[in-house]
Amino acid sequence: MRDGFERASTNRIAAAAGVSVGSLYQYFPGKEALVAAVIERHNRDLMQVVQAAVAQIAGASVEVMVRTLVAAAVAAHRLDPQLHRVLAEQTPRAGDGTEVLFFPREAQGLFRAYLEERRDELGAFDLDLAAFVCVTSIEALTHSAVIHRPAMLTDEVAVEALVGEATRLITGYLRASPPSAAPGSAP
Amino acid sequence: MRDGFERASTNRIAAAAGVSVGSLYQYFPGKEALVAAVIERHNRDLMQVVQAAVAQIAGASVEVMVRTLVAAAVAAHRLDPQLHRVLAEQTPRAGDGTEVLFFPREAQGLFRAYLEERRDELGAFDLDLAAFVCVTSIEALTHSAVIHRPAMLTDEVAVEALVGEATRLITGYLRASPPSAAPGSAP
DNA sequence: TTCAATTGCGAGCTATCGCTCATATTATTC
DNA sequence: GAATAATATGAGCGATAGCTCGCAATTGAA
Repeated sequence: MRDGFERASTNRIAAAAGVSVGSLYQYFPGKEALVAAVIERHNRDLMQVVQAAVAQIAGASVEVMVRTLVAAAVAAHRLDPQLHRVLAEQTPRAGDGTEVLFFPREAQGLFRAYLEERRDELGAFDLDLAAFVCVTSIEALTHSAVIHRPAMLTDEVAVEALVGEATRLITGYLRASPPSAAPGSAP
Repeated sequence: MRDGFERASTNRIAAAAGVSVGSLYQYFPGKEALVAAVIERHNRDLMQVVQAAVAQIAGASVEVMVRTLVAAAVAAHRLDPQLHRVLAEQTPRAGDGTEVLFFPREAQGLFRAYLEERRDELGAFDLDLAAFVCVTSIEALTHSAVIHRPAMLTDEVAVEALVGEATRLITGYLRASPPSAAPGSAP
């Protein structure tokens, strides 16, 4: 799978797993189910890292909380960068709106809950929109680092720089008041 | 192509284009070349929008400049959201480090050049890192809106809210001084 | 009008895909 | 050890992929 989706035929998967195609189809109804299992496992691994971080930030300041979450996002992406890349870039979607990586969607819920707790400390009005902005940015920065700048996550100094910048980006955004414009804008 | 990559066989492409498979292969050496042509055209369309925006921001303030670029990013993603989705999510990569969408990489260069001009107005030390953070965030917010929140780009009010938030995110980041940590951290 | 040259055509080739099923192997029960 | 159940195997099936090539249609020059 790590060699790309196109070269992952069921026969090759079976061979790589050390079993025969027949045995494979005794445990999985089809290729889609195989892929789904891989995705599910990866999503579980990612969320485990994030949830562990969330558990730590109960009473933390905004600064510490953001830094913890950014560090968690980096750690999550470092679990299996190659697999993450293939899943994010090459995995076919079902025709419907099914997502491959639920990570951002789930993380947004957790993040929104935190924002809710601290509503009055924060300038933002629309918590949904704020959660979307924060989680999307954090995910994108770490994801993009994994995909386009792998060296950034190998070198510990570079990792620290990235975490610092992302933290600065998000804390600044959360601390600042919303613009003068109309308050009602949530979807 | 807009129906997903998997269902885009050369025979179907030819039929959809109103020509025969044979004619198709007189103009393109193979399927890869076909895909490459589509990607190239899409990238050109995207960069055209971005470059038009860049041309406007020559003497603009940071606030105006960021807002212009964010609006341009949104406009670019609205050109052909469905195609953009398929290219970003489903298009197989060559084994090497080839990217499908060059948009972010190219935009980072343009953005970095602007930052260079205004170096002393800005707090950031590492311009490469700052350009990476800004462009990645802007691209992710608009991209994510296209993919996961299509309503956000249909409703003009929601678009304005998104542009406003993204602008606030980036301007805040660029204005703030870097943390106390070591200045040398560029990759 | 005739003859090349160019361009368009699509049935069909080979390769590979996801998947099945008759058979071989192993485990369990008595 | 014999009988039965459960699991593993991989040659091979139909479907479909990317692509070729002999031929038809069209164009342009003489």
